[in-house]
Amino acid sequence: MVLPRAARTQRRTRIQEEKEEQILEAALDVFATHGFRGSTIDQIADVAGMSKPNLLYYFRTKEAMHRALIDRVLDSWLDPLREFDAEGNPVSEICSYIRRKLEMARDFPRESRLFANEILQGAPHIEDELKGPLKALVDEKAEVIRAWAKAGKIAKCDPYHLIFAIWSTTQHYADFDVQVRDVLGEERSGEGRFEDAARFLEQLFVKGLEIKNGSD
Amino acid sequence: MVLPRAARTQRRTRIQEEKEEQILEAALDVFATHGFRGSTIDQIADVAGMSKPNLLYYFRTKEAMHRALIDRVLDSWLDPLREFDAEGNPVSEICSYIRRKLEMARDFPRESRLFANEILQGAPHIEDELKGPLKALVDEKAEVIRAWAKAGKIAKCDPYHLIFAIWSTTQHYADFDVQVRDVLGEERSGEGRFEDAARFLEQLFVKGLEIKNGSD
DNA sequence: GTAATGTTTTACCAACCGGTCAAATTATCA
DNA sequence: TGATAATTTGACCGGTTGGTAAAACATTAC
Repeated sequence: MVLPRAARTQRRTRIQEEKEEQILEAALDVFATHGFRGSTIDQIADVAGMSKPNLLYYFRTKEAMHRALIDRVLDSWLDPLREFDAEGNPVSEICSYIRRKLEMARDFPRESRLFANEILQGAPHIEDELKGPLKALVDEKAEVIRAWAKAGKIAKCDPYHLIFAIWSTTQHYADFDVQVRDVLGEERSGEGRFEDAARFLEQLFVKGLEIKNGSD
Repeated sequence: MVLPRAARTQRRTRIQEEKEEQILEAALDVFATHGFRGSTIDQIADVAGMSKPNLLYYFRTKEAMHRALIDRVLDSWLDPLREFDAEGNPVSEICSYIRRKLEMARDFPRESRLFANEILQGAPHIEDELKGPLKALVDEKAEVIRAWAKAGKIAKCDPYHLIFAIWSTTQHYADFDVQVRDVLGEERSGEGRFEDAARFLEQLFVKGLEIKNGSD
């Protein structure tokens, strides 16, 4: 029988898992660089080293490939925020959140750019995820931060904008990598820039959220 | 004689200025939303309210349109950084830089997204500008910040990463607008979010760069 | 007014796009 | 081994893409 992959309910063969893996890897490359509309199936097939019809045997449409990729990546992308622990020490929780986000920017820049492209272009394929699971998770963690502030453990601040600030400053090093390297110049474009960024951002956020003597 | 616009050296007619304006306005809309490769001439022509060949009479290629747009926008985009004044008070200079960048994110989100798209996709059309004028300007302002730190006016910090942090946190509200709105929820998605962001970011950066008693 | 120039449109093209089909090839397993 | 199912490919299709040619139309200069 000839059934396209998507129509089957169970994963069957070893070869299927391998090829799907191979395709999603290539798709990540292409979608992250050109966005959904700017990417072509031919291009992905080329990167994956297989023919276009073969690729379409495993994913029936370009949309299906993109969706599979989003589903797989979104979950792991939110892990650092999930680890944010209400019981921990506020300063070290925030520091390690920043560090984890920076590590992801360094080690998984394509995943970051995939989302950046998607959101930049109006999030046409993931708005449900943003309004649902993402918002829920942020709401939960924002409450944690608000409690910390109320308990006098950190300065009073808008927890949502704090989270936005951590997201933007860390993901910047993945999404705007070219610009960062160009501005730093060749001599400072080694991996050391992530160390420097970590040092700076920890200083900024720790001091920025500190309780000053006699205030707050 | 029939010469495409680009071949002429002088701007001639009133109609030319109007139409080029009209086209670039439409192109900004489309390129900012879909990136270069994801945009089509037909789409731009549609938004501009003219036929495709007519549009190609003023700009001979899609690339020419994009380039004209970049050239026009890049300059004004860097204005806030140029205003950064070495003679001014460090804290208020940084605050007003943040405020200006936030105002641009609010008032010119398409311009921000145009660059974000371009850089995300590897800056294939503007890398010269990044390595040249942009780097030069940042180098100059980084030196100003370094001098402030050395003079004990602000905390010691890496000036380049400080600038990156200001860029990313402010532009976030333009580039990731959909996400920001979705996470904040409907009731907080009014224009007030820019006020809240300004308050939070000023607090973060001012406190984060403060000189602590007895240190630095 | 009319001739020259500037502008717009219609019709078109070759290349590319997402996707289909049927046949060929390969893997699986009794 | 052979039958059956899974995988891969080349040829192809209708629609879209960036861009062109030439003629129709409008504007300006004299």
